[in-house]
Amino acid sequence: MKPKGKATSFDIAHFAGVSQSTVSRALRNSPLVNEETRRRVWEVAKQLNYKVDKNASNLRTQQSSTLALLLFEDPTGDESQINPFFLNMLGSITRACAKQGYDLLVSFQSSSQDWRADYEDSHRADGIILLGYGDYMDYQSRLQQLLAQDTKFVCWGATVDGREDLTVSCDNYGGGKLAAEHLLQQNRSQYVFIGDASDHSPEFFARFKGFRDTLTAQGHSLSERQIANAISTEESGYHATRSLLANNIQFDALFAASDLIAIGALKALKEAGKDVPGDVAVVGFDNIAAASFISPALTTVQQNTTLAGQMLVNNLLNLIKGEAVTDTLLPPKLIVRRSA
Amino acid sequence: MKPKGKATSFDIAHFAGVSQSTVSRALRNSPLVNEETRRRVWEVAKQLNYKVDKNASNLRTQQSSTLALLLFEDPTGDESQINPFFLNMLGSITRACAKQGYDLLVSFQSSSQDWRADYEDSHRADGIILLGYGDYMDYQSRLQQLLAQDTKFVCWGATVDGREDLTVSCDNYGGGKLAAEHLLQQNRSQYVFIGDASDHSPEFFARFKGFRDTLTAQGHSLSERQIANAISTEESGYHATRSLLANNIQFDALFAASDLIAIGALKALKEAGKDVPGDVAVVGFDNIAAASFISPALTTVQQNTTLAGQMLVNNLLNLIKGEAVTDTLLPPKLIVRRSA
DNA sequence: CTGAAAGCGCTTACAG
DNA sequence: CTGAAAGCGCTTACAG
Repeated sequence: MKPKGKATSFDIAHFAGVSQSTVSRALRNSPLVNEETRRRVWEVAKQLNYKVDKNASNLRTQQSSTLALLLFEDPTGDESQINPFFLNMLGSITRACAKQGYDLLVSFQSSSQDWRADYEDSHRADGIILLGYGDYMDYQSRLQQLLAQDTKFVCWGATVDGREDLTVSCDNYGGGKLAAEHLLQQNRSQYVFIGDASDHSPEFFARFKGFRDTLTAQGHSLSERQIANAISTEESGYHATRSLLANNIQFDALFAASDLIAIGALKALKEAGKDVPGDVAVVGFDNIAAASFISPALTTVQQNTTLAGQMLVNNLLNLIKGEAVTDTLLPPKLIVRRSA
Repeated sequence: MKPKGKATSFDIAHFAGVSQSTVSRALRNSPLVNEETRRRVWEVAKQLNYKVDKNASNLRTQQSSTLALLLFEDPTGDESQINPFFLNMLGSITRACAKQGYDLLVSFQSSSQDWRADYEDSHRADGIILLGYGDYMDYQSRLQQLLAQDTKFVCWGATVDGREDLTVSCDNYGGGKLAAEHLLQQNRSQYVFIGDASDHSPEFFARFKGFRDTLTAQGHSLSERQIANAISTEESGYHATRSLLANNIQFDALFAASDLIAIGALKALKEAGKDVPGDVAVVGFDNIAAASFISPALTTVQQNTTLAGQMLVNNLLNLIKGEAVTDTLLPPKLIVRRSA
């Protein structure tokens, strides 16, 4: 018994001696079908290595059991360098999807070029997860459009006032606070921040604010000159730190908006002959794998990617089901290692 | 003009004043349709934000324009730690797919538990890419089954004799040779290899053979005692190196089958008070991001992931089209840094 | 160049 | 508990 090509439910029906409707019901374990019939159908299906045609069933049921992940890359461009933090997120999102019986379509967006948010329109996915740093201002309008089209989606990152989208994010403000408190405990006196302290990167901005507010509450100020701009790459962190040094800014405590930035800073400090943590204490953010490899091992604020991935897919699924969902804030955690 | 729910080709037809067949043709830019008609149809489609329903068109054409990626994880289990090398591959595969107009379904396989190779059976994907280390012996039989079912798939990794599947891999033997030659040039005299030198990990084995053959050709032997087993994790590399040290094996040159292993080795050597590269020269394999961050920066054999991703999807696509395809071997490249 | 019609393989009311 | 039938939204021979 071998039909040519892939077996269909009609083939199963034929060999099991029942109607095609019954095959469909049996395979979906409908309580309507007789136990014995069900067994026979499954038996035949297995022998023919039958699998339900997802295109047909999706078309019929008007849903896809698939989620799409749009990953925004840093605008750096280097093809093969993806921020390890997002790669981790990707791993946990995939797993969370699998656990819920959903498949995951993945797409990388190189900046604003090729906006691929039509997965839902074309019925390929029931909803979309947006992930990435990048300049929020840039794709703000795209989000508005998704909202207008009633596309189901959830964003990783910062909640932005006046935006109606659903977000899951780390408590970045609280994370900045954790970093400041740790540094304060060591009686450091001159602080610097490296990252983007503007609303182009709401996440970095929140980390900055938590850091600054905590410092000022303890009587430490943070002037313009003690803030160096950097995007989330090692290189950018390296250059920002060098310019701080070149400008003769004095500091014994450095908070980087991401681990990649911190790693670049470590390199610049080493080159300048500064001892870490002796001369300068350094704290990063993310807890990527490299943070524990580097020397000195990096003290950093960890984001729980496993939980983040789960919340992202669970919230999206609830949104799709029409249930009430609210923004989620995940607690950060300080990981103390050698650098501070 | 706003149909309730998502617009279908019938809605477009209605507003454009043509038949639904013409809409379908126009949207696919069939040369059969009049230029003016085509324009009008596109115009209406755009206004209604119409997107072809992929489930319907896939069902009709019997193909999905989707590829599936199965990522095998190392058997270590820690949820959030995925080998950065594969994550890079994932990035380049995604991009290669996008370039060809294909979507990518991603799935992680935690060891042999949940074998998810039915993407093609269920018409979700036209073909499958298999990626990962892991024990080849374990899923050998699965591959046979895929072959038997005539599933279209391509594997990353080593060609194994007697297997008929299509593979794309790095020239691991050549890479091992590169490592040996570099170490030989520095007149090192006592060599060790850390990794799995058995056919459970064909890739590691090939690296090992290239390394050993080159050494023996120059009169250096590599005895059993100079080979330490390790899977591809930092921890495993750390412990393997410690046991070498504990067993009083003398060596001034170490070749690790992967960067993760090498990073673990570096840690163990540092703890033992050995200077790298002074006392021991270390060479890794992969060139993951951490290799350049770590101190001393790691000399390693790079695999071209961008090219690898492209070859993987191109070969698979050709296989699907029924064209002749052969196994592909990618050239490795030695990246010299501080550690050797 | 265009339209009417068949059919891809399912799921699910509807009738028994 | 089971079957006959409609229909999801397309693509593409077939006829004009």
